[in-house]
Amino acid sequence: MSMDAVFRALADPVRRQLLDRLHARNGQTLNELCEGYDMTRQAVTKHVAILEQANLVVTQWRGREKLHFLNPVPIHNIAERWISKFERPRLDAISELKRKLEGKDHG
Amino acid sequence: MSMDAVFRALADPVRRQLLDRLHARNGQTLNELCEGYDMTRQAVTKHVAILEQANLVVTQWRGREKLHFLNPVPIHNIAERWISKFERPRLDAISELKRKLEGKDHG
DNA sequence: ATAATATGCAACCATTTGGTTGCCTATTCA
DNA sequence: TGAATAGGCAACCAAATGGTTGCATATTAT
Repeated sequence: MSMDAVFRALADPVRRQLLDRLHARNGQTLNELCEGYDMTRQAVTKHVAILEQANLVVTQWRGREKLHFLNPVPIHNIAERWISKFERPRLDAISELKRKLEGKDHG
Repeated sequence: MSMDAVFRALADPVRRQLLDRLHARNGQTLNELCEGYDMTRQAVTKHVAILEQANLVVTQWRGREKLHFLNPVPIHNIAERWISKFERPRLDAISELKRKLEGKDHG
């Protein structure tokens, strides 16, 4: 479960939107996921593959259809293991800048 | 404040580590940020520029030195506006899969 | 004044990325 | 059985990315 694969997967707006759409309605087929994009099915397949590699999407075959399911666990992981660290900053950037400027002015 | 710029900035491990290092010690110079990388200063400059464009890093000149400060606000924003949506999933992916499989098995 | 330091800027390069087209396979429908 | 549907796979392509080298500029130290 590489955090790097997850961040890279989330870097593209199309892929984030695919996750949005699965969040809105889980278990969609590839063709359903293709709807509304000005892009070939093959291009969407590539995006989905990157999401699968990051374990953000899990698939299940039903006959000739491939169903796609959102897996929110990797998102939860990066939120917990990386993003949360910056949620309570040790020092606010603006006040830090002020401190530095004051140090320059008055020091 | 484009969410896309932030996600793209976070996609690279070097840039995430730069944020880590600023989180550990704020206000470092470019040369300090270069330490420990097998990469030219100019390459690090490019990474920093991408972080600046995403407003994740704010800079301040002190003489010939450029000081870098972490700005956690964009991280907070994507956490709040995008990531949090997936933190309480409507349906757990595994149970969803089970439901689908049961539907298939039991008719 | 001169040298060293800290950084910027531009051109260039290889690899990755995001897309395409073309064709093949498997399942379902008539 | 044959056609339509859902999808996979590979080759190819342009643009973006992540890096380099070379040189210029401004500040600081001797």
